[in-house]
Amino acid sequence: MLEINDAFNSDHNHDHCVSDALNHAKAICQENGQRLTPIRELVLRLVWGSHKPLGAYELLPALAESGFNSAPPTVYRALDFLHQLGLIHKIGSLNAFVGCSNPEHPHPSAFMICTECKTAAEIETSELQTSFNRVAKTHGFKLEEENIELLGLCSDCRGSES
Amino acid sequence: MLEINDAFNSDHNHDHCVSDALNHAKAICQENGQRLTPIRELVLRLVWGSHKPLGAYELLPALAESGFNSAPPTVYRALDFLHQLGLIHKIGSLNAFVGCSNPEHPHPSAFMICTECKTAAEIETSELQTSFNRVAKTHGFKLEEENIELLGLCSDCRGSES
DNA sequence: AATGTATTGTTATAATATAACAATAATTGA
DNA sequence: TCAATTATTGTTATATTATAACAATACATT
Repeated sequence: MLEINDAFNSDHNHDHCVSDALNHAKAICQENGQRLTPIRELVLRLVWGSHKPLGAYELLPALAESGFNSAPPTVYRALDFLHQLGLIHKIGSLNAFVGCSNPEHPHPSAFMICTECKTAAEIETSELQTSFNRVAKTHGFKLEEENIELLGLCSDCRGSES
Repeated sequence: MLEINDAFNSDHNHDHCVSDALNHAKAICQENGQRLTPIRELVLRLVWGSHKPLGAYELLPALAESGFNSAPPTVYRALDFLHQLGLIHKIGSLNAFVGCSNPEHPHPSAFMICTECKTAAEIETSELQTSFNRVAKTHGFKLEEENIELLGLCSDCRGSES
């Protein structure tokens, strides 16, 4: 079975994505006795500004607009914090971060990333997990983390292919 | 069905890996009318020095030892060249490169990477491909490239876990 | 309020990667 | 062969991504 968030559907109500993400974040911080400080919340909002993975240095000007004249370490700390709580994911091949669409329980993530419009859609696939687990088990490998990135063209961008 | 190279088996004859890789490289360059220049060959040898992914800047001192006093662009060019011919893979989450164990035909790659001993073992899994292709097809996604990285502990390093 | 802890500020620098142009080597065609 | 072309490498500078180290501030607990 396979689920996908609606990142590739440009008609989706994105405000809903953001408010969902914030509610999750607050709940998860509460559970873990962590503080969602103003900077952390803002970074989360900014990362959730779209479904396009955002680099740390793209966040700095946006933070500045909101009055936070932060330097790189501050951004990286906020990103690390959110990452550790499973609220965002890092896309290794892009050095960029994107919101996690279902952070209620920690989970391995997989993404389809459109090289044209840059949108990253998270796929939740227990089917893939089964395969990965079997592969790992076969080789006595203790699986701890996964970076699964499928790159290509989303259906919208295929349509406008030259 | 599943194949794996013997990167995790420390008893394997590694000279054989290297000579195989070089033979493949020569054949593939020939086929494509490309030149395996001294620097490119040396970079390939160095990347194949082990099954541990190597960063571009780790190659520079090794190149220097062989008399090539190269700067970063030269290394990156050689790496790009080898990558485009499918002779090496880039591990996105590590910013590092590792030899491709079966470059005869271009193929998506997947790796199990031991976070302890740093060894990366390539897995060739048509089973996973089937899953990825199905996922992509379901969403009208045109799959062009994959970064599949499974991180954890190999069986050797599990043994010596604290 | 006094203390300890967590968070953010600040400066400097490390690590990774590429742009732009010059120099050289290889290849091709007359 | 030799000039013209193309491919490769050299070289310098700089862009991009990320972290170390320590100071200052805010928060939490007593």
